Order: sequence, then structure tokens, then C-alpha cells
Amino acid sequence: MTELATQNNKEINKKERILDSAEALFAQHGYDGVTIRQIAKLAEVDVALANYHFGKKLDLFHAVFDRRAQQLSDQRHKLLAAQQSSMQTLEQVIEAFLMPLKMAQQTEDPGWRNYLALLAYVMTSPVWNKIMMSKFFDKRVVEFIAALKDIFPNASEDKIHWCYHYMSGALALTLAQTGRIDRISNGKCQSTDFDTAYELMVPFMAAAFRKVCD
Amino acid sequence: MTELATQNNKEINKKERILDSAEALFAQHGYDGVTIRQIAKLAEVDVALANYHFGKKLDLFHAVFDRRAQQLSDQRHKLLAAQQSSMQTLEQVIEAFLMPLKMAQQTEDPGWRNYLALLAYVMTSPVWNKIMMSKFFDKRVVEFIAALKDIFPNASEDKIHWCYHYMSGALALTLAQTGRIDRISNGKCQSTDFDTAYELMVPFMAAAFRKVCD
DNA sequence: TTGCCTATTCAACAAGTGTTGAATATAGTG
DNA sequence: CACTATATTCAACACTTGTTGAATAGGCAA
Repeated sequence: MTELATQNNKEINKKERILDSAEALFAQHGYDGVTIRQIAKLAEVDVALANYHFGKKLDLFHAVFDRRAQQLSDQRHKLLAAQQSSMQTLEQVIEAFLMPLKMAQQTEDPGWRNYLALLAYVMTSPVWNKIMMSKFFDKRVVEFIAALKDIFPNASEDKIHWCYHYMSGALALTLAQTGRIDRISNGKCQSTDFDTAYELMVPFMAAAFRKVCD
Repeated sequence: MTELATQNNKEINKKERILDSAEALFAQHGYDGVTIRQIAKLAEVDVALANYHFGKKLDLFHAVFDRRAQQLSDQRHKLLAAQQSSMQTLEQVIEAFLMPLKMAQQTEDPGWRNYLALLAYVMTSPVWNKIMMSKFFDKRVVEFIAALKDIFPNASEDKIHWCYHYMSGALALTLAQTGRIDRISNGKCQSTDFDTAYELMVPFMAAAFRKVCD
């Protein structure tokens, strides 16, 4: 995200090409919906090379997920900690939570957009959620919820958790880019329009949080 | 839902046992994460029987999805149409949209809970969303959005669509029952607690809709 | 040159996949 | 009983899966 976009790397680093291809395919078809051979074909490398670099298929999946998770998680932590002063508003906290994803999408690197879809896949999967989300993101969510507790000192913890859950769901469906909002709105809204999605999401969620937690 | 729960059907109707087993496995592992042999084993029938009754694997998937989709869609339509009078409040409209899912969960039949997770899988999947959701549910969503337009005559259509999108995401993550809210809240909240999830969701979404669309 | 390490390809394995046709059981009808 | 249609099982097929060990290429140091 801070680095330059590494697009059009078709002639260099095969190792990263494997990661990029796996990322794109896993994001769209899920773990079981993708074969190593499909990944290798898209990356234009031999089938055995993925195994050489990353080991088993499951290890490759972890490698794909971890590559950008660290960056994303760090960004969230920075933004939340930066405004750790007790002057923070609800809108600021929500924005700090969403901003890294918005920035990831705005990068020229198309890999980031694929990664966000992969993140949505992991978030909504009953089997992957525990395994993958606890590695990096759960810690940041705890920080986010702590900030919410400061803002709503009188709210029960349960309500805050459920409110976060709703926001997390809205976020996940946005990241997934299923194309449903395009279809239902007859093309007037677009799944790929993250700017609008995030812009509207902040006041939407802020009002909802206040209603339930205040 | 209106019929009696058909639990403990282990000694009868093998055809329905296949559907039930496929439903449970597809919901948890997705389409590609499940083999016909796993389904047959769980249903305690021969591998070839699934093919005999439902044809190809993809046809079985459709059969599983369609079985309860019709009921769910009809319920939504009834509830929305019943209060078609211009006296309906925002809360009533949202409740009419969520109620069928709440009722499905409250049934004794554990198959319904599996089905809701399957629905979440389809809703969040980039590949399945278009194929499956357009068959039954898109029509009801259009009705739901029409009701929202009546309530917010001055709101732009885009905003209404995005608000629906957020709610749909929150709903999908709830249906998915990933166990994440359990983990983050240290067990204080539970993914299976649909009652609380729906109860809080109505005021949450109502306030959010008003903020953005009013 | 030789030697060595890493990267990459090739060919192949054993296991598992969806699917199918024939064989067998079951139940209902005359 | 026999006849028939449906339901179920059995065995096997052709194909794909992840994975691996041996073979090859390329770069770099001595």
C-alpha cells in the first residue's frame, strides 16, 4: 500500500506471480474451488513450483492471506492509536476502522481488490473465520471495541458487540463485490464503487450505534 | 415452517435425507468443499443414489437451495403485502423483511438453521450470488425497496439501495454463524442467538436508514 | 574449468473425484 | 401368481486431484 504498485510483473518474480494468481482465484472461488494447476496456469509457471515455494496447498492459502493482512492490521492499529486522545468522536473511530480498506482499494495494484474479496470470503466462512481472522484481525477489533466503550460508557458490552457485528457484516458484503447491488439497482449502484460505499457507511453506522448504545 | 418439523427421519425417506445432509455440508464447506460421497455417507445411503434422484452435483445443489427458498420468499411477500397500507412504519417494514428468517431459525427442524447458513454462503459468494439469489429473493428485495421508497419519498434511490446493501450484509453475517462474535466477546454473545440478533437489528437499522435517507 | 546452491521443469504416483450402466431389491397393480 | 415401475445397490469407468523425486537449468564463488 505504501509501496509502489507492482503491476505487470509477468516477466519477473515467479514466486509473487503464484501468490497473485492464488489470491485472485481463492477470492473468487474459495479454497476448495481452486486447484493448484489453475493457479499455476494463471501464473504461467509449472505445477510443482507452487509446492516448492510454499509447500502444501493449505500453506499457500495461509501465505496468500498473511501477505497483506499484516499491513492492513498495522494500518488499523496506527489510525486507532493516533487518536487515542479522549477527544475522539464516534465518526472518527469508525473511519479509522474503515480507512485502511478504502485505501487498499484505491491502490492501483489490482491485487488489493482481490485480497479484499478474499478477506470477505474468510470473514463469512464458518470454517476459515476462526483459523484466519484470529491471526491478525481479532486484536484490532478488540482495540476498536475498546474505543467504542470509551464513547459509550453506559452501554452494555453485549450491545456494543452486536453493533460491531452488524457493521462487520455490512463491510464484508461490500468487500465481497458480489454484484448484487448492481443487479437490484439496475446498474445505478456498483459493487466496485468503494468510495460511495465507505462515504455512506460512516454516517449510517454512527447513527445506528448511537441509537442502540446511547 | 408451517409444517411439522421432520426431525429424526433416519429410517425413512432417503431422498430427503440426501437433501438434509447436502444442506448441512454445503452450508459449512461450500459447494466445492463437499463431495457426493461425504453427502451419501452422512445420509447413510449409497453414492449413486444422489445421482439417481437429483442428477448432477450442481442439480443437487440447486435442489437443496430451492427447497426452502420458495417458502422463505413467499413468507416475505405475504408479510410485506399484508401491511401494504400507507400506514406502515419503517420498523414494520424492516421487521417484515427479517421475520421469516427469525421464524425459520425458531423451528425445531435443525435443517432450517443449516439452510440459513447456506443462504449466507450464497449471498456472499461472487459466483453463486447471481445464479441463486435472482431465482427467488431478488423479487422480494425489489418489493422491500419499493416500501422504503414510500417511507422516504425524498431520498435518492442510490442511498436506499446502499442502505439495503448494508442491512443485507449484517443479515448475511448473522445467518452465517461464523462464531466470531462469540470469540471476540469472550463467549458473552453467541452466533446462535438469533433472537437477540434480530431484536437489536431492527432499531439499529431503522436509525441508520433515517439518518441517511431522511 | 569445477562445485554448489537455488530455481524450475518433467514425469509420474496414489488417492479421490463425479458419473454411469447393470444388477438387485421393493412395492404396488392386475 | 406375474408384471411393472420405482428405488437402491454394486462395481467400475475415465478423469482430476495434491504431491513428490529425479532431472535440468542458471548464477555465482573458488
